[in-house]
Amino acid sequence: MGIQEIATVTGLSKSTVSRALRGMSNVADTTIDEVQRVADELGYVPSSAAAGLATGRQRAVGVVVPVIDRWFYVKALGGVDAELRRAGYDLVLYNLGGPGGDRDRAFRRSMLRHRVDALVLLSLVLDETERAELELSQHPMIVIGGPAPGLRNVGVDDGAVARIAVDHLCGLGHRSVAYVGGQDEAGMNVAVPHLRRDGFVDAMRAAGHAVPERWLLDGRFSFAGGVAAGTVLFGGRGGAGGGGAAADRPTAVLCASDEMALGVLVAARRAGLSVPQDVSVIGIDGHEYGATVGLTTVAQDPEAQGRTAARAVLAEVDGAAASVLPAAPAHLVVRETTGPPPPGA
Amino acid sequence: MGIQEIATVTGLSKSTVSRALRGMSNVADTTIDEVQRVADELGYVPSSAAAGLATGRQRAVGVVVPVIDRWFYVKALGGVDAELRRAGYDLVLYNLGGPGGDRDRAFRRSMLRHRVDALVLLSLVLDETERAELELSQHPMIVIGGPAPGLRNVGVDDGAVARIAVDHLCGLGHRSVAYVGGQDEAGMNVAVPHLRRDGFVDAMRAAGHAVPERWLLDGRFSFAGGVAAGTVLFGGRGGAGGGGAAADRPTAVLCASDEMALGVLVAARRAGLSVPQDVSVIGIDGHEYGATVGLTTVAQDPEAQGRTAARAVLAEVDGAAASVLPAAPAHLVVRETTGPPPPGA
DNA sequence: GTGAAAGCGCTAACAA
DNA sequence: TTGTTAGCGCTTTCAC
Repeated sequence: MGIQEIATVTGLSKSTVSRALRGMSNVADTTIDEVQRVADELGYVPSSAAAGLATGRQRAVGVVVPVIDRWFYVKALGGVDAELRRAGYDLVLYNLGGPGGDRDRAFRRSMLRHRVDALVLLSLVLDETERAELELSQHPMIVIGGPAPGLRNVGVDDGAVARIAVDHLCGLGHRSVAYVGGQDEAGMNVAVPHLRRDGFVDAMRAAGHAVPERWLLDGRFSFAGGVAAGTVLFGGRGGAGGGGAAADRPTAVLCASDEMALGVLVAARRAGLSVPQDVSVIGIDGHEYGATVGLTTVAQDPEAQGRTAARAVLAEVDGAAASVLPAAPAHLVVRETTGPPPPGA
Repeated sequence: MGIQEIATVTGLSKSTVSRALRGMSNVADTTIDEVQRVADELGYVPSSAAAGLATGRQRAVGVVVPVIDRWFYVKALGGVDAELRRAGYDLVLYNLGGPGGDRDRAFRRSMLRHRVDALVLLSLVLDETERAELELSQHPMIVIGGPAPGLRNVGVDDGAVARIAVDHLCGLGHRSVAYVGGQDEAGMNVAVPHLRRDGFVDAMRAAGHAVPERWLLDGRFSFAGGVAAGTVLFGGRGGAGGGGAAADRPTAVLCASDEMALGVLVAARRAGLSVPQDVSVIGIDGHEYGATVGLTTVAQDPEAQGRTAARAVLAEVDGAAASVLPAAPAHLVVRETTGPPPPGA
């Protein structure tokens, strides 16, 4: 069931069949039809391995993720996939499997095996060796998420994103705001948490508000981490007055991800606090869950970023020069978890 | 930078180099070392396309998902991936892209192109043509999730799962329980919702409790859908007494997924109801979010199911016979959202 | 323990 | 418009 069978059945040569199958211009229409018909009858299925060997193009791109089960990665992956599908490319997924994963083997054993024509790295921090190996592989490459030294990237301006959130909060009158961020141990680009944190601190300072060290919390970029951070901030299950002395409580909390913000919301409720009457909460991302619980957020569109990235590497595969991409858009979505600070504060 | 270069540099033949690289037994240890050294120096990277062509094995398996951004699929995908990585296989992802996706093209154009040695289908319903084409492709195949006619599958016993939940509720004294399920328009196997629903209705009937039609709600297997269903059940934002006449309210709600249960919880809170004092809520899945908000659930382990499925097809690729797999385990996790019905009910 | 040669299924000059 | 001839980079008999 190769191209040869079709050739013998139709009495044509392999080359003509090959051309016909790909609908190339210089083949008689009648021939194309005939070949198609026979191919269908025989249930012919082309072999991408053979085609790849012959052309040097695999018509596949690799997507490397630190872990899969994170909102951002899933969404971005979806975007990359959509664009690849449009272009008729396959997507091979390289999951580093978190800190426990055997990155090294993954790198050499798979990604570099010429199985793909290009690589999309999801918010990855590479070490020297990895960078060198990838560099050497000559693949078009791009990263989605935080900036990576020496690589093209698509993503939001994380500092600006934090600033947007701070401006919204300060515009409402807040002066005491806490920040829940922290490093995602699962392998998120280390740059992103820092950029957002710095953006927050700088914007607060610019607004004339100091941020005490104890209000910079670690939420590990997860829902559970958000609950934990919120509990530290507000105290545990409290009575009517809410946990902790109100005086030592921020009037607002900026979370570096919506998942953490959702967690902080739960902690606030458990502590008996009303949102936004007692405390305002704002996240970053644009997670669907946030929409239904009324979470104010600075939304970005990871799916669009994925599409952009895919389009960029695909263009590069086709010989286009690697141009620098503009920052991805992010915008404030005001919902119900932010409001003016309580009168007394 | 092929195998040939190494051959000329070492003065060996291509065949010996090939054997050495794969650590085959009948090669001198010194030769293996030498070849390895030179290969490293040259930065040699094998071509899986060429190896695949020669052997007929691609060392890759395809995973077909209806959509990616669903908890179950992401988790299962992670499990499949982990196992493949262990075995040194690559994973190529075929995303059908929901109802809008061009399934047909995806099928012929990609999955059948001999790029993979086996296929793992995530909770997919195939039509006749698709089944026939896949059948014809001779690939080992398995589905994760609901049963699919004529295909091996791994997954929980959905009827039993519903029964476990009902037993828990009835054991607590509930007699009026509602069900939130419905079809996931995004392409979940149609069988699963039905099996769970039937399991629920049957178990309730067996316990001697009728289930009024209006308490069988559609939550579309999503968080937002859960909120909507819960709102129908409990009414909108209510005063102290909660929405709707207490008499016309179920004392418990079984949700066919944790995501929907989370939504129902939000709706209950909005309606001013206390959980589990006014109403009990139980989900199905074992979603992480549920753990941190204290959701009682019947937990399954999609990641383990993914691993099992991967192991099964890999074995089949290696010539093992396709044995039937036992149902995946699921167990009740009692947390804080279920309790006895309110005294008056 | 190693080498020579054939070929996996396709594409790509170059001719005709 | 079609056919011929070489490979793409590897694996694999079969000899030695």
